Amino acid sequence: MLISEFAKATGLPVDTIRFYIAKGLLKPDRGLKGGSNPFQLFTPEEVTVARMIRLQQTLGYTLGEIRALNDEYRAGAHSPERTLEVLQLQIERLQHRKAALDAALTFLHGKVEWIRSGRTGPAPQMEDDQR
Amino acid sequence: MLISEFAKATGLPVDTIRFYIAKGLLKPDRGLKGGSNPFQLFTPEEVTVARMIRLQQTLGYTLGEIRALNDEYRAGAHSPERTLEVLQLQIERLQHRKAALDAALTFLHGKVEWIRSGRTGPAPQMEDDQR
DNA sequence: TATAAGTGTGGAGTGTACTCCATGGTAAAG
DNA sequence: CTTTACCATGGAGTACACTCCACACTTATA
Repeated sequence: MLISEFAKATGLPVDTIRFYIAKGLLKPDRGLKGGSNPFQLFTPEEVTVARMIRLQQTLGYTLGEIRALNDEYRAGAHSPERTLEVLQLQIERLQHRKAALDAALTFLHGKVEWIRSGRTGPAPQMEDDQR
Repeated sequence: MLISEFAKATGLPVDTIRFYIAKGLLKPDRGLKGGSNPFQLFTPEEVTVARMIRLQQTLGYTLGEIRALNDEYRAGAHSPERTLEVLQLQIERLQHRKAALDAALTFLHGKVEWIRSGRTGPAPQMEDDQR
């Protein structure tokens, strides 16, 4: 698909997509159309890659870190062991993130309870999650 | 406590704390010491506020949005209803975030399974979470 | 009382992630 | 063949969140 269709599929602005390509996060093929500056062609797999990038961003990774991770992932694409390792790493980070989120939810629920019960006792504190 | 102790308690650099104060995210009192530029004094409650700020940041909020939320929270500090409303809002956003995280985890686990079973069938795709 | 350490203020500089624009080439529709 | 839409490239500009001074003043220490 062409860049505008890719933009629709991912919800990303065309400029952002080009920015990601410049940063090495996406590597579309070049088609036959476009003459001297051939048009870039995107696969449906790259749509998933793009969504993964957005997710990783929400996890606090910089585009540089995401690129490194994804490059490593691609490099080991033919080694199931390595691929699984990278996936496992991602999963662990997500779970760590989820734990922090749960801690925050516990804190907020605790605070709600504390207020409902007339603010008796000390206000709930939040633990340091030293991300 | 003084700013350097607050820095230790929160793990934030002194410069960042001052930056947050300038942005209106933290509002320490002024003590008697310090002459013309009185020293700022922080309470243990503000340590929790600072941790909450960091958490909100990891959820993708800008400092401006965090400030707005916290200001509203403080504004309704004497109205339990409003306070509970704001807390409820925070809780909902966190839960929404958690749902997106769970979707990503499902995707990753699915991918692990897909690889383990010899990449039979189509590769798992990730849904759009339109955050 | 000298001196080191801590504090406040103002402003400049940095890295990240876009976002916008001008220019020029290519493609599809009528 | 012209008009309209789409594409690529390069570079400038922007918003955000710090981060790093320089300077002046205050406090604690020897």
